[in-house]
Amino acid sequence: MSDGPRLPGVERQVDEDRIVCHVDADCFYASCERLREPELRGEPVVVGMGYEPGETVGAVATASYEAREFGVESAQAISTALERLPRRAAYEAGDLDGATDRGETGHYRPVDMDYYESVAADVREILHDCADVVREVSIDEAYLDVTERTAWEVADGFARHIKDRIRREVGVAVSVGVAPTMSTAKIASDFDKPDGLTVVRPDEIRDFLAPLEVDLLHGVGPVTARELREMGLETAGDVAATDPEPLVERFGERGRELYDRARGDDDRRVEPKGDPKSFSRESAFAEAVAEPEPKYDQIETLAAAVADRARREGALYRTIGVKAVTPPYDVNTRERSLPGPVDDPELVDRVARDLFAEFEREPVRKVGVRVANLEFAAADQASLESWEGDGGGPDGRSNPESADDEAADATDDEPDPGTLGGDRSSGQSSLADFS
DNA sequence: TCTGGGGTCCTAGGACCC
DNA sequence: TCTGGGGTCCTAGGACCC
Repeated sequence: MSDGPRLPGVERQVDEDRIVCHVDADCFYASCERLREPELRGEPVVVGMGYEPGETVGAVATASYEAREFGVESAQAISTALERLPRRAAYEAGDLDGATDRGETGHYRPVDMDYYESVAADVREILHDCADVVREVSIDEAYLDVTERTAWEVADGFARHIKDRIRREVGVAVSVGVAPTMSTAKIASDFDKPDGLTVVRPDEIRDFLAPLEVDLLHGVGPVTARELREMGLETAGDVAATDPEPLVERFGERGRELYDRARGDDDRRVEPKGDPKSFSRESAFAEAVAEPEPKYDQIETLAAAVADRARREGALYRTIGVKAVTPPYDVNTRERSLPGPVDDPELVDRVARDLFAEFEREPVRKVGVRVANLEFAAADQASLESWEGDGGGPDGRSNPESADDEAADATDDEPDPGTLGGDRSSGQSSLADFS
């Protein structure tokens, strides 16, 4: 594809072809539990929250493939999951006596993020070793630009190498998809799960995508899938072959994107993830609460947690928001922007309470607190210092220009001298805390 | 499937400015 | 005065992802 004569100075489209690798750990939390508890191998494992004594709400975070055979699914209510995998889970939680037949049942483990983070860090190290650019999407998923590390003829072996290293050095299984674009690589890694390896070469994209159901496209959820089907579009091939205009009319910019992705067109480059845009904490009540006190108590706890998180991350915030979920499941959000960025836990609490007042007498199932409009100027300085200490920094900023621009903007905008905006010093003080 | 928690991006209307 | 257009910010909600 890349041969043939070329005019000097003329960039051709094919020169832009990248080799993108999407690496996705299989039921990651369950794999981690098996790592430290090998007896769980081959057994149905459910990792979740809300099954601990005294708790009644919760959901499945990850189910092993063995557990999925019983009908347990990710995001399922923990109660439903336990109906399907009841006995051993109940037994291990102490709800049943020893007479329970342990033979055909599953294991429940509560989420232990700290441990999963440590395993993920080991995986990340290998990924960064295998690629020039890595974008970490979540704890168990990343895109790699491996254009300079391999070639299409040997992409298979390269992907195999990544899988083997992770398996050997960390001990968890991953699925890998290789394709010329991020969106197709993502679908490819999903194609052959678990422990999968799928390579889609540039000339195979359209044929690979065509038979896939629309909801396999990234960004198509239940709502969009239903609407697409109403439009007579069942597969990616249908979308690729249709007139894009009605899609754009119905879905706006997303419609255009959908059309492009269904055709394998996606010119996004793999880039490291930037700073976070928001921090939030939320928590559900066992049942809807009408009295004000328990809700304000939760707000206070969540506000403190969010403010603490922001401070630990070296972030200033300019927007504070709350969430109130009322029956049956109406999500209400309220937010307020301040004149300038702050690091002020007391203010988060005050503003959150104030925003929540309108729901204080309403039945509420879930409350949340959020800060957004983040600025990381102080954090950048702090991490500069921490880099001196430990040699290899976390990832380095690959985009110093835009980061600098933002920092410049932040300082150019004279913060309001009033109570809200004049708090930059506390951001500075956290710099001292970091070093 | 009657629904946990932490995120991202997009849209649409209104305010406000020039 | 009843009328234009463009741009940006703010807020609320919605869809989606892991």
